[in-house]
Amino acid sequence: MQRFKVGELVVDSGTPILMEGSNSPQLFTVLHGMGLRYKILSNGRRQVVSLIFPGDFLGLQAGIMGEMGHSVEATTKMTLCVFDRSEIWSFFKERPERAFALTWLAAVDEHFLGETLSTLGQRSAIQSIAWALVRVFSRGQSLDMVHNGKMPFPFKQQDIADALGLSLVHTNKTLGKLKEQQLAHWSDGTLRVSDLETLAKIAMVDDLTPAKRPIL
Amino acid sequence: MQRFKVGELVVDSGTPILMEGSNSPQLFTVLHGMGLRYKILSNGRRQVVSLIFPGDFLGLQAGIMGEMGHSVEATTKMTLCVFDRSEIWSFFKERPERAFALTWLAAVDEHFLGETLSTLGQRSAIQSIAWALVRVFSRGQSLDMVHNGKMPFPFKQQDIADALGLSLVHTNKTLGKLKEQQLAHWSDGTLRVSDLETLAKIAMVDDLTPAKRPIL
DNA sequence: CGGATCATTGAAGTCCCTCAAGTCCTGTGG
DNA sequence: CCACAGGACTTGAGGGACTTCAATGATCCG
Repeated sequence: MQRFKVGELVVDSGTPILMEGSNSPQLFTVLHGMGLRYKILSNGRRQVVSLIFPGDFLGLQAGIMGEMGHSVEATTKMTLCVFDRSEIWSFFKERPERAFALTWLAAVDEHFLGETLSTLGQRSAIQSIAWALVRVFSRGQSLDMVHNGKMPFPFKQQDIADALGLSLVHTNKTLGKLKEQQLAHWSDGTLRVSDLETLAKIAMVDDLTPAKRPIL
Repeated sequence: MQRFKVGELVVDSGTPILMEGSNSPQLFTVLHGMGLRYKILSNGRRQVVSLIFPGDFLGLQAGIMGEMGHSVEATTKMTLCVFDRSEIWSFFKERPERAFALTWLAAVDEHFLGETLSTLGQRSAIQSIAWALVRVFSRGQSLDMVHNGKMPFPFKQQDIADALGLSLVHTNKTLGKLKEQQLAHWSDGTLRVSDLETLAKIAMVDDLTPAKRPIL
């Protein structure tokens, strides 16, 4: 991969990285930090498409289709590994195993988007929030970010509300219920899950084994 | 592509084609007919992930990740072009331009899933249904299925309800409103859109040009 | 200390859901 | 030929999950 690597980029929290509709000349993989993918509708409402963790690949749509379908923003300080979009094609020609890994990543993303879709369409508010926390915590575990049952979770309640299609108020009250029941505490940027089993049951998640992801 | 083609498959309406969690040895592209991608949650509710039109590729997740994230079912009689899953790898090694097209398809799917997510999360019922009809009609136009403002649309109201996370009853009443306003009529398996502009405005869709899709 | 941002809580309203019938159509069997 | 059953669509009524509006704390920072 070193051959295609252009350099590293460090951005502050709040920095826009990719814009919906743009054709970025650069693609990224996340080395450190967290972020958000989101879309803004013409009525001003925001849909958070996914949370971004280390290891995620950013800009596939621009790289392949020539146009991003969503925007990407840094939630914390992030460091990114930068690639040149124009190299993508030589990628496919000369490094088929890497091209395959790229497609794998796309397939994994698609898989999770399907899960998210099911959440927005079919789960109640408490089920949705439980699902989101289970998802985040599982991902955190596989990234070794969990220590003593806690992991960093630097998002705002508004972010989760926008991710789940709920209002901020209702998101807050529903988080309160999970806290009351001693299932999950989230405050000051850290998430503590006390009873992952029960949380997963509420969330209607049956498979807690994290999905395999290729490394670029 | 002929080299990789195993054969053609014709299935009746209602036939399951791929099952969630399975690792199908076969992949398909749709030559004729329509179908559904869907997931079933443990509480029995169904989320329709997308409608399937001719030209769609089925089984990418099984081909790449080894496991389908959703099921696929035929809504009409369908004829499918069948490929061997084990050929995917040689695909990447020997036909990089085809591998690229495959990844392109994955990226397009991901793009549309993001749109769908925004619909479930941020649009009201009438906006959602208008959005779905605009999407279907646009796709129909680019596939030359539209004649005299009409196109075949062989789904049930329950399918659309499950796709948008709405109840059947409310879906029915909302479709009624669009009919009242002379914007779209859907009955007996055919969809007639009288005023695509206005429908798109309700749906908050600003770009009516259909997305480019590669052909496999 | 004033301003900004985020979290929290109360109250009122509404969009959408569930429950429940009823219609229309098609196919099937007596 | 008619009775009946099943499936999809339609319509009405009532209730509830979630939204919006509004106000208050809490924390941080120039």
